[in-house]
Amino acid sequence: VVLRNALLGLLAAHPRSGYELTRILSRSFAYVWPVNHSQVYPELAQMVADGLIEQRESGPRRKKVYGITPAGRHAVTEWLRQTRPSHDSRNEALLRVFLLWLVSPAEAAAYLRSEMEFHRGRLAELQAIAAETPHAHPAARWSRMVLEWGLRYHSAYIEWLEWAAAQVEREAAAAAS
Amino acid sequence: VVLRNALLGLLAAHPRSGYELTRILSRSFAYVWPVNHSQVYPELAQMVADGLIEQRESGPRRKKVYGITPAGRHAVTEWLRQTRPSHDSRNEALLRVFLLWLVSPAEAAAYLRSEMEFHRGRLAELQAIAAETPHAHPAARWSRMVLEWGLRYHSAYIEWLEWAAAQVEREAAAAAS
DNA sequence: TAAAGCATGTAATCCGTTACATGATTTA
DNA sequence: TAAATCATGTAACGGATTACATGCTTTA
Repeated sequence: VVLRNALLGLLAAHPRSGYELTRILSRSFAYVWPVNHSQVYPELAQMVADGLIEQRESGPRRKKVYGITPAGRHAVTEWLRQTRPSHDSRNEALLRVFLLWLVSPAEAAAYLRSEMEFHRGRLAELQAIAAETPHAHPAARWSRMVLEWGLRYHSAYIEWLEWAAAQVEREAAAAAS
Repeated sequence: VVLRNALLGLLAAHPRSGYELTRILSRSFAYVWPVNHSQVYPELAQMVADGLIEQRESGPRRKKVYGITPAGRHAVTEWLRQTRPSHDSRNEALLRVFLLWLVSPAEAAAYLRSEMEFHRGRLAELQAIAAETPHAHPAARWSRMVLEWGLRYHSAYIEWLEWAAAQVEREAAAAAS
């Protein structure tokens, strides 16, 4: 139901093909909701059957362009207005931190350092996107806000990892002497 | 495979029943990896079949206590050492922010405010846990670190929401005049 | 004795990932 | 003409959620 509404949201802005939708989802939405094309195509077919979208044109390479119907537009906005988001979240990297007592302090520190590398890389990616994005047009303001959260999130994560790694490394050094 | 290793990690500390494992997972691990008892029991059965754990005792109310085997201990530590965590994450609440251009600025601001309430509540829960937890024993140091991340995460999230809501509200006020 | 909590399971369904499969068009 | 990119699909599998189902033990 989340994928469905994400697609409706994109189509509410303007008509697109399944390929384009997949491409957009795996660019801007990738960090908040990863999607595969193998989910998108069947979902689009189902949404046509449900009257939420309709095929507008067909281009070369058997391309199909879909547009949102009034029923579809109603469905997304009602979803946004009448339902609350789930806050469930899975974070394997953090779950592993719970288990770090199973390995040596040196190995635990190495794990935290490798996580740090990951988040520094992500942060750099987001900074690059922020730098090249002229934030002006309507829907882009919200994208920009999500991007801003991404910058803050990874920065805070890196700080926390530095704090945690410093602690563990201090302890590892003490154990070695 | 994540659930499996989470269970092995808990059993590596000391033997427990499926019920206890479920209870622990839905307390401390709930924020990073939500689990249902309907997943735990079949997984335990499979792990016995795979020789990673074994039934140690049976108590009243047909309780079964499982302990980790050397093979099981080897499996968790190898998982920790030889594999890298997936960083995929789904955040429905954030995905909705991308779609907020579909509703009025007032409605968007209300959404951000309700998210703020949620995160303030979570933060308070975590602060309560932090206050009542004497952080001393071995595996607890890592739990404490995860908890510290939780505190930082929700604080940062609240600050971001305040920043975003202020922006939208300023705009809503301008549109109204 | 009723309610709350302990304790374990199965079944149906949904959602997501990975792999398989095909073919047209553009560009180097 | 080969490679890259556009473009759309299906199938198998695995993991997670929800609902169904049962029964014992302690406490109020």
